[in-house]
Amino acid sequence: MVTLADVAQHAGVSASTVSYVLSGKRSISASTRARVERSIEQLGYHPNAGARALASNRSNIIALMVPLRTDMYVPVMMEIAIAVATTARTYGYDVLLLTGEEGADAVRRIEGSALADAMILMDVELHDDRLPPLRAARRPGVLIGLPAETDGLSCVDLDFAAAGALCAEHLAGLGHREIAVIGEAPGVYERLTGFAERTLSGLRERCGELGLRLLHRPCEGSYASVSATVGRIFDERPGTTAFVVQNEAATDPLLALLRQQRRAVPEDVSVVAICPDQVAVQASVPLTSVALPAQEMGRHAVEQVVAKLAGRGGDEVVLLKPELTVRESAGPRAVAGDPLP
Amino acid sequence: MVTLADVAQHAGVSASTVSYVLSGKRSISASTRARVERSIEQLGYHPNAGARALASNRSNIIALMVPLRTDMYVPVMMEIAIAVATTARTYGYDVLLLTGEEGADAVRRIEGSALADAMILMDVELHDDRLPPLRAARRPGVLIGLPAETDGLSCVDLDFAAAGALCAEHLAGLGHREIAVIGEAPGVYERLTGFAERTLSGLRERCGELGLRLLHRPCEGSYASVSATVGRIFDERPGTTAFVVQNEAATDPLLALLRQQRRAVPEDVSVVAICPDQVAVQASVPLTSVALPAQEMGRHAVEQVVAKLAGRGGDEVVLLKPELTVRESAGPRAVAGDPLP
DNA sequence: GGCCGTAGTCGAAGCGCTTCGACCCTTCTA
DNA sequence: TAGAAGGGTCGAAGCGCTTCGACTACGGCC
Repeated sequence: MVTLADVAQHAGVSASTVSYVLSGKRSISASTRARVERSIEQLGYHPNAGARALASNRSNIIALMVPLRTDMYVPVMMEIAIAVATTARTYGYDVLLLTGEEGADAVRRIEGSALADAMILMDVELHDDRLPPLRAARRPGVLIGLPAETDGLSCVDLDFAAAGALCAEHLAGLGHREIAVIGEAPGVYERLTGFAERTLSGLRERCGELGLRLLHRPCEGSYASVSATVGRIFDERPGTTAFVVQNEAATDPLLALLRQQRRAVPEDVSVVAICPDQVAVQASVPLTSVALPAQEMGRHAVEQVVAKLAGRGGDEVVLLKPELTVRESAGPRAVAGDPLP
Repeated sequence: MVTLADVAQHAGVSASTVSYVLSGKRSISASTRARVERSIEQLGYHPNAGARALASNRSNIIALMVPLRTDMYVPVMMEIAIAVATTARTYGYDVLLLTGEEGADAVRRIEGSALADAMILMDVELHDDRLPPLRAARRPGVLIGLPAETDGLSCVDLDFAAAGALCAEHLAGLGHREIAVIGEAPGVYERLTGFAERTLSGLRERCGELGLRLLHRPCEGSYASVSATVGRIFDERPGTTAFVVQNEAATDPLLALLRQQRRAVPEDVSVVAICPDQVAVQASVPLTSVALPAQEMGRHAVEQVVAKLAGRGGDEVVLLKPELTVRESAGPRAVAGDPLP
């Protein structure tokens, strides 16, 4: 393995000079710099990560904790993870993948061992037990999601309340008066992740303002359970003309069901989803949807981490503004006497 | 930060003794061990990762390279990644997440910087440009997937040829004589990942032996493209009574289409999928399927890596035996005069 | 012309750990 | 009962890097 000392000898300078060429922390003459860089190139030198971490007290690693379960919004998680890894690389950081399994212990372990310089936590619950050790840590932490108490922490998330409001507005604008929400699986609500509730409250509030009737039903992603849920909704509110879906897995079954029931989308029933764009585009009827900006969230999280590590900027809660893309699944409310298209 | 020396002082022993308690590389009296362990506990000591890596030349990190693209079998990738991370932890390793973006350079970087002790590569192509630097590296590497040349490398993958054969056998056993394969997107075949071709050759061979007619069509995952593909298949081979689907994204659109065309599954048409169990279970008709054993693959890969790092075992190609689970989407071929159930 | 400030370089002291050789003491064996 | 054989512990030498202080040389200033 080629070391700093080898490079120094090859270039005819001292080890510290090579180090300063690498870090740029002291000025180096152009000629020396060129010579050193040529030696690095020729010898194929890569700094030893362990030695560097030991000496500088910086590992250049960011830990990313992803949820263990693979039953929910997996593509979003994956997309965030990849965005985090990619963005981190552009700032010279690598990413350590932790699973939720270890929970708070993982936070303590990383902090204690100095394995990573900072942590990014996904799938944050309202009262997450990883937060106390994270607050106590001397390393910066950024959450993707929004806990009950955010002081001392940085957070990035979609503004789900605004997303809910946006759905309500769009449907109201199309003339709909009765809306049903097909929500996440009951387990999601029980785990108190918060985002589902925030969407709902945004929806409720704006529906109130606009005079819409709103019905909410949690729902598993399976075909059977979507079928049961939709059945109950139409029983209870036969006047329902629009659905808001916040459950990736439920979109396809819902469209299939409506088709089967001879309810045309969007002519008879409108559907608006809150889901990744990819899901919306691939659906059997391209979905008018509010995007889950996975990449943007990952990128933001890394940028906050990097800023904190550079001593810039403090704690910050960033709620990304939702954007609704009009596709084909939502249209004007059908009223009695409407001419067929 | 509490160090080894702090623990040593607290326990009244030398630093090396603490180190030996931790590593178990020399025998330590029960009383000393107990005293040291109590000190570690009380002080909340965690070994510094950088120092340990520097001194021992082992980082206890395994690098995992996942594909950058998020357009294909994402849940499988995620499941593998999580299985790798979880299994690695049980052996005391952490996982570094690399994206495919850096390609061969990432392999060289990890090797040069000693950031990780070993590498696991996913989404391996037949002639992958990461393989030469991996072969040249002094650290063990394990592939998830099967390249054209495997010498000097360990590989784990599903035996896709056997999976194909298994599908053919199952359908033949149910009396089907004409089978159509809905394959991966054309891009997958062009990228030469190999697994799609292996499935096909397994299918072809067994179909030949069993006297079945086989038709293969690549297909994008979108509803429109599945619709077009199925249309062409029935035009060309009206006698087709069974589908083999190797394309996660295509299963739901296919079932929806068949329903729309009034072809009942499994009464009129049988469907067998090669996909993760989760997809099979959640489909509108639970799919008889050959599972993609994501977890098992991840686990195996880590175990091979760990064995190699321990000096045990050499290069090995492990092809996991496929298993077919009977669910509801495949049944006996309908023949003229069949009584209705 | 002496003095200061600055750019450019070097040497040496660690960072916190592992590991080798050395040492002491007890126990077993001939 | 002497010597060998281990078990248990310690001290010290690194691992490859960063960083601090010190040193040289040079130009500008009064």
